[in-house]
Amino acid sequence: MAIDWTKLPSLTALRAFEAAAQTGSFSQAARSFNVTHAAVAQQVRALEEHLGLKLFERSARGVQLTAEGSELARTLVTGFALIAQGVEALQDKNRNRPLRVTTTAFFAESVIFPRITDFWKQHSDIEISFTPSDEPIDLVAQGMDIGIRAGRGPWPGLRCLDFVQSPTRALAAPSLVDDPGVDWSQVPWLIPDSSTWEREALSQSGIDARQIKTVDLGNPALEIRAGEEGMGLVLEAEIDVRAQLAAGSLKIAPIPIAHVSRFFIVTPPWTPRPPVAAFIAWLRALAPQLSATGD
Amino acid sequence: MAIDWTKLPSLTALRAFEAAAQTGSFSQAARSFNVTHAAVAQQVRALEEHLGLKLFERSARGVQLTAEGSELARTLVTGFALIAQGVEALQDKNRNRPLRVTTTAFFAESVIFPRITDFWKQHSDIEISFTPSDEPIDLVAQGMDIGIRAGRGPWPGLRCLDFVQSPTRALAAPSLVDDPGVDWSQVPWLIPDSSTWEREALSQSGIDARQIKTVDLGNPALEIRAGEEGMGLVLEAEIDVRAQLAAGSLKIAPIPIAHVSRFFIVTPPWTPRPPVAAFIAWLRALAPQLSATGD
DNA sequence: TTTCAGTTGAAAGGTGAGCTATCATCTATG
DNA sequence: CATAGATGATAGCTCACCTTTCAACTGAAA
Repeated sequence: MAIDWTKLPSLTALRAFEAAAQTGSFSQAARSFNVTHAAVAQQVRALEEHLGLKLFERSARGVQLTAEGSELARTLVTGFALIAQGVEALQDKNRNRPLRVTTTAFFAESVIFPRITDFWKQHSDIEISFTPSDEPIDLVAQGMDIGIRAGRGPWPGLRCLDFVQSPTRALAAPSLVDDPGVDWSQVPWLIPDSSTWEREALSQSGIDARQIKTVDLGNPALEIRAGEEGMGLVLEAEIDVRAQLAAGSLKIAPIPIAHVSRFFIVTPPWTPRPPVAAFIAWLRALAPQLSATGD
Repeated sequence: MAIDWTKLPSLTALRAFEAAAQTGSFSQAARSFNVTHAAVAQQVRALEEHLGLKLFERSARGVQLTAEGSELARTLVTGFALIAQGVEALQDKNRNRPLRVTTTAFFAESVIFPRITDFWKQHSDIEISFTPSDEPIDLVAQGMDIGIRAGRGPWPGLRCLDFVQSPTRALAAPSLVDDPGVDWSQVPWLIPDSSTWEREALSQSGIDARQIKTVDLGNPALEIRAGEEGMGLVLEAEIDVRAQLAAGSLKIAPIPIAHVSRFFIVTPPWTPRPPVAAFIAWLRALAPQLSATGD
């Protein structure tokens, strides 16, 4: 029951006709599409030829529908109006939708939340919802506007901007770090079994991943808690544990890590709507400030 | 309250999306427009970018609408269906409409009607309505499919085909023609005051239009009747008065006329629908036969 | 009456939206 | 495990659609 478009005239022609019918003038119709009168006249002529019917009476003062013309116009007007209305409704809904941002929980807590009031000073009307996620969720499928991701970009099908960099650190509880007798090679690393970047960072730093003990706690929040309790070594971007460093609950262990965590602002492939663009601009303006205190 | 098309996505993209939504497959949608799957995929992607929304979940087995996608699809389906339906209704009406032919009354009587049964032998399903008209009426405005016109073509805005030619004759009642004592310069010409081609034909034949008497009877049928009654000279294409010549009610007067009446098949500028084309073909096949007996 | 502003028509030429062609990838299915 | 049929990506072509330009017509204003 699908429509057989091969036998129907071009939609451009139908739209031109509809506009001309409603305005009663080719010139005025042309203005509503930002084209010339000649373009509309050609489309209407083509439509008349396709149908084998005269749709307008022409005169020097404008055009007037024939009987057949007004019959056609009546259905086209409602059809196009329906379409336009449907699209506009979706656009409005989309425009007024709150900004949806996804980051790791730590990044949100230690970087975004302390500064978010500054953003709202500039854009009090923009509603933002944060979705913490450690997994690299599919932004587009989840209807997210912005993701902040650590790792190596770019990701396929997503637009990807450099955000900030932060040195990766090996961290542990002060009780361990302040103990000069610790044999670090015996301290377990609290890193996931499956994740790759942690092991790469270690091997880049001259640590053989096969020779170390690891404990997989399943999520970064637990890893940090466990690290604070002295269970082992935590591998994190400094920027993510700044709160713990400040509080003294974690200290940088004397194990140099030759790796830098790069954070990216990731967006869907299309041009961001204005609130999204505003938030991205604000984030990027933040970057130098973050990096300055970061090293 | 006209629609602002500048903010709406391209209709091509909307149509592609609608078809994909209904079929659940880019490839199948593509087939319904005779395009490739890539064309549809591009249009849908462009639409998604325009709206900043994901409309389909893609998989290797086809596509599935997202929530937003199905919302959009619902209004598009009805909108496009309305449009298609409106156009198709008009096309059907137009297709089944009887053939409308306009000729002079004489031409219809002496040329068409005697042979029309032959046409219906070939096309029994084509209904024809004849509108006799001596005035060069506007074919298109009157919704005519075919006109047969004498005079000089082409006419602006109309398609024009040569049909037949017939010598123009000066004719009078036998009582006059057979009377050797008639002074033809004193016999009035039964021609309209306003028409131009009759006077041109006369002056082409060496007859000064200002030196003759004329009587304007208002229409050709009356002119011929009056001619048969001996009221004066009639100027007609031979093909138009063949019936009178055969019956002996009019005879060719001994006044040579250096003019040939040319008949044209005139149609609206667009491609004729099948019944129209059939009738034109039949008419043109008739032409040699008419010319053969004509001179 | 003349001018002017605004309409439509016609035709030549330019250009970008939309298409094809092609290759790669993925997944059900036999 | 190979095949059929789906989607994605992209380079490049082409024609549908547009602009440009000129001419004719009309009604209102000067």
